[in-house]
Amino acid sequence: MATQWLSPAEMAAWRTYIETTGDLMRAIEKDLAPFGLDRGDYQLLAMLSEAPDQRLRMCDLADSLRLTRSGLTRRMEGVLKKKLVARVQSEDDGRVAFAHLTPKGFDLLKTAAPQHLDSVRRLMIDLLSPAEIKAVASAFKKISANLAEQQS
Amino acid sequence: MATQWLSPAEMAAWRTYIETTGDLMRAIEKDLAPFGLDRGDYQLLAMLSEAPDQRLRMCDLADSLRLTRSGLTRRMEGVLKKKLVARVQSEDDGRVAFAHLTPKGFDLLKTAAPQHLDSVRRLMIDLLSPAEIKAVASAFKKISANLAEQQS
DNA sequence: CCGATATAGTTGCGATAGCAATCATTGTCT
DNA sequence: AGACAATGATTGCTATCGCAACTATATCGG
Repeated sequence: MATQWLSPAEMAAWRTYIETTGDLMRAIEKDLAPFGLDRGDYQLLAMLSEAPDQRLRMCDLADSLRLTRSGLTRRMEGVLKKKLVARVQSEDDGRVAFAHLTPKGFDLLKTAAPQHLDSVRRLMIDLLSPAEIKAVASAFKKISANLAEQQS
Repeated sequence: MATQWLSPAEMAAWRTYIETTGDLMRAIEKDLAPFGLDRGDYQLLAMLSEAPDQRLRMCDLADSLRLTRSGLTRRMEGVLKKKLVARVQSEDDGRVAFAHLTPKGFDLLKTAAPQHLDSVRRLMIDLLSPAEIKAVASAFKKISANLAEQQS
């Protein structure tokens, strides 16, 4: 098997990337904990806050959060219990349920978001040069585009 | 609250990075599945294969895999059952157990590694320019160094 | 209009992994 | 030497999430 090995530079990029990502996620999650949110909850709220009418169909929300339908059903249990999100049945289509951001959820997000963005700055963005930021963005955009095309 | 917002370029880097990383990990995991391994198993075997005598103390292995001790105990159950790794009690220190790569584990790793590296190439490395690779490596090295220093 | 199919969502089950508690062993301090 | 702390590893419990199976609604072809 004539496999291409990875050069030292390539290996360094790969290893540092995967090893650091887990640590970074954990650190960011820790900063969100004081608000009673984990990363999944935050992303769910953020996604809804940007949607028209601050609501999304369950399946669209699942896709954008990279969750399966069942995964989202379970994650919703938490934010529903905390009254951050409400479940609204569609009148047009009996199968469809919407997740709708409540005022309470919106307020919490408004409180948490600046802190969260500050974490992102402090732990990542502010450490990087503009060139590095641009390179990271373009690199992952390429990776993402490739993945999207693969599975079609 | 005079929070620094993220510029569009910064936001793009952050969003693309977190959104893509999950997809990329899933894709790589899928390529590993034919060998009966998941990403955690592979990393465990890879870590052992690089260790002197192909063995490591449980706690050192846990640290390098970014697992808690209990997490590693559970993960070991799988590879122990498959006889890819053996548990060896230390004679010097009664508290210590070593995880030791078996010949069978080493063989499997030798088979899986080229495929895995090929996945990494195909899904990430080969899509990037040398400059992007260098930037990704240096960016995550900075992030990692910062995290390490924070928690001390 | 009706059967077949597709779509939306939930539920049972299993796997992973963290936290806190626990136990055993080793090291330290007096 | 003996009490106490530190270290290494495991276990009970809990939470998350994917897969497959299931229910309910909608849509399409005849």
